[in-house]
Amino acid sequence: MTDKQARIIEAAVQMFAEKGYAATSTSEIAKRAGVAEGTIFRHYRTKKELLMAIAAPAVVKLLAPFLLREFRDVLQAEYASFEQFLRAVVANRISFLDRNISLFRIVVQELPFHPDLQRQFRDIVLSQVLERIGGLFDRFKAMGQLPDWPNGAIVRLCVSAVMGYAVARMLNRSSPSWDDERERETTIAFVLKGLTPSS
Amino acid sequence: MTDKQARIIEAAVQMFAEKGYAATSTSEIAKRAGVAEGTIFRHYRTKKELLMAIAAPAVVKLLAPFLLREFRDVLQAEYASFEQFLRAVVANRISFLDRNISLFRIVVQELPFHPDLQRQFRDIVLSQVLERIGGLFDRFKAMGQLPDWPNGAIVRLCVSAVMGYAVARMLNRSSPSWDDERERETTIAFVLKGLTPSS
Amino acid sequence: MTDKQARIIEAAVQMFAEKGYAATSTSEIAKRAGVAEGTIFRHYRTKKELLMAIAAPAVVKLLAPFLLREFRDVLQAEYASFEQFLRAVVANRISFLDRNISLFRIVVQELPFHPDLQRQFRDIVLSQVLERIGGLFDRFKAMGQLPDWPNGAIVRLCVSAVMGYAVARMLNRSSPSWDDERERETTIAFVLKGLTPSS
Amino acid sequence: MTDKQARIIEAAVQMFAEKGYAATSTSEIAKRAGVAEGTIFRHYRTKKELLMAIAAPAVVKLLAPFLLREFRDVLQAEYASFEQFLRAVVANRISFLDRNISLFRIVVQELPFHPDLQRQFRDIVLSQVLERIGGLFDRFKAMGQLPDWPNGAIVRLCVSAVMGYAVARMLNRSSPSWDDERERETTIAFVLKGLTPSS
DNA sequence: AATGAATGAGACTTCATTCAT
DNA sequence: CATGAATGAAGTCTCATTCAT
Repeated sequence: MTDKQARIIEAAVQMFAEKGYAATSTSEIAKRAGVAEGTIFRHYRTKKELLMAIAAPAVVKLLAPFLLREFRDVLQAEYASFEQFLRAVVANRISFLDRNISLFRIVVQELPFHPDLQRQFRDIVLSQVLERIGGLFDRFKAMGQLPDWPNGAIVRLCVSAVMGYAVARMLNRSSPSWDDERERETTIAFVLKGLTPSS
Repeated sequence: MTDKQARIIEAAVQMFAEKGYAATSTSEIAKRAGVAEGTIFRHYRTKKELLMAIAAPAVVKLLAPFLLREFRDVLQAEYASFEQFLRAVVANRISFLDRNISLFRIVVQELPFHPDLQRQFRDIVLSQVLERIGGLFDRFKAMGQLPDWPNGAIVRLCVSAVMGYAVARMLNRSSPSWDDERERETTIAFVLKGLTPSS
Repeated sequence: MTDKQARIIEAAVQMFAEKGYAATSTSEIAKRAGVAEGTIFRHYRTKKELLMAIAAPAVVKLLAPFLLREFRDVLQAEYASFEQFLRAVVANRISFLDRNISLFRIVVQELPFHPDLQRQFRDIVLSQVLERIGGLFDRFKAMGQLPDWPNGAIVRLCVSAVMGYAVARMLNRSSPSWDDERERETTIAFVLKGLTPSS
Repeated sequence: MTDKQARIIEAAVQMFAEKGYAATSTSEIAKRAGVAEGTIFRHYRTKKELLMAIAAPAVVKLLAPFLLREFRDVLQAEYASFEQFLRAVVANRISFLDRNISLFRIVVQELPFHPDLQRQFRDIVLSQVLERIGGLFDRFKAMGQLPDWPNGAIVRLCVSAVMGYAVARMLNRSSPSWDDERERETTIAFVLKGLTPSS
């Protein structure tokens, strides 16, 4: 990937996150990237292709830790308790979001409008994640650390709590009243208690 | 509001929800509404004004039950337990979303891009909601039905769980494997357990 | 002429003078006149017709004193000297302009773009004026008060000097350095001296 | 300046002069220039900017001879008499108008509607012209070739006479009864006589 | 590989005019 | 007579994309 190409991607990521894909013009991207308009189309045949060059890998990166080959074998053994697992994953994903908030925004904003992105997200990725995480959760269930709910539901409840935390964090970033440490602990405590099997 | 005006709003709501505000052209809206394009601009001076005529009231409607004057006085007394309250609110908002999913999508999609909408959402509405709900939650805390967490955090945890349920429901609407009754009960059980004060 | 009609004309005169005919919209006129848009078209079938209802009489009014039936017979006798005549006409036309500057601006602005106005101005009016004024000037020439130049040229020289004075006056209306009395006297002195027959 | 850009300017000059700025559409200009409409807006962001790209330099060109650095020093010495000076300037400006009548028309037509043009005309240019010409006229006054009138008034009287001649010339261009040589001489004779100091 | 002038389809918007009320 | 909602043609301007250099 040439230097200009990198600058184009970087500029596009910023602008798409800022104004949305549809409201961003290729000429703005070119200007911010410091390249000629034509140069964009030398590397990406269409504006959509540029979006996909950003969004498709972003989907993968967002779910990266769950896709590692070692996830099933190695990590599974590593985490003795669900709490350990949850803390590890939350820490890892939050730190990722801090560094890649633009990618996250782009994926979330554009997912509803691009069936191909949805397909990727759903079929390819989500199935892998659920399958792998399913094994892990089954083990935690057997250990009496998770209730006997469908794995999909448990994942959803975890994800929504963490996403809620992430969004609130983003919105309150500059507010002095946001005690990040406490909010994160509250969220984790909530999830753990909510997922405690009833005796 | 004339007949044509209603048709314009209806068409715009559908298209904005479907393709997003920026990707929807006024000529498409006119065509779907069965009016001349000029007619749109007789009623709404700009496309943005048309969006606001839809989104601003939608923000209010989405939060309507929390804004009722009676909310504080009447409902507060009515709900003996937090569970009753949670069930009532969830049922009410989910049924609202079923009937107004387009409005919901528009607000969620456009909120990040329109500071005026954000302001409305934040300052005017959010403050009212939090203030009122705060009083209610304080009472539940005194009754030992909620943990001693900040009201903002409790609201966030409830909202994220319910929104996660709503989104999953929307995505899986046509899937036969989605057992709505069970998912909703699971979600409520999760929230209730997660918010049980530690003895 | 109904009340509304008068208000329409008045509003149109103001706006045409202010922004120009082409740049003024009928809806603006309607708004300023305090009538509905449709009302304008009940009285004037087209926007152009509204312009003509203003401009055509304005052309006549601008040249009014030269069109009076009495001009040839009565006035001719009245003015013993060219200076008397010049002073009378200048005073009369300047006071008219003060009261009807908008009409004047409209005629001047639109004359180049409307052949029908030009035709009116040229054929109908200009010929009458020149013919009548020609007789007067011939008499002054015979009296040795005007040089033996073509009447058209003399009229042109008088008109351009007076118009130059009128325009400068308009532009400097608010300037304190504009000594109107002196400027007018200078202009008249200039014309009179310029038109003194060479011994 | 690319070839297309030149064609755009040329077409715009013709059409603005012919129909007026407000009544000329950018699509007409594009058609006459033989370019796509979008091309106009690549070079001039708005229609107004296109007008200014024409009118602003035109204002300068119209007053060019009075702005030359050499005007004060060189020409002042060169012209022994006011008559020489007047004849030179008239010949120069008339020949300029013959070649640039469209520019002249545009400036005159649009000046009343564009405060920025007026400002340029007034502040920047007029002050320079008056200042320079003032020095020249003071010298002619000292030589007893001009009356003791304010320089502004003298300039106005000269300009209005010449402009009146130019306009009449333009209107009668095709008329066989227009004897240009005689009209010009009459005009100059009128100005010279009108500006003769009273003994 | 890179440029940026050129394109033309289509975006939003304005406007003179009509017509049912 | 008066209204003002409705129209659709036309206006200005934007944009993704192409192509000669």
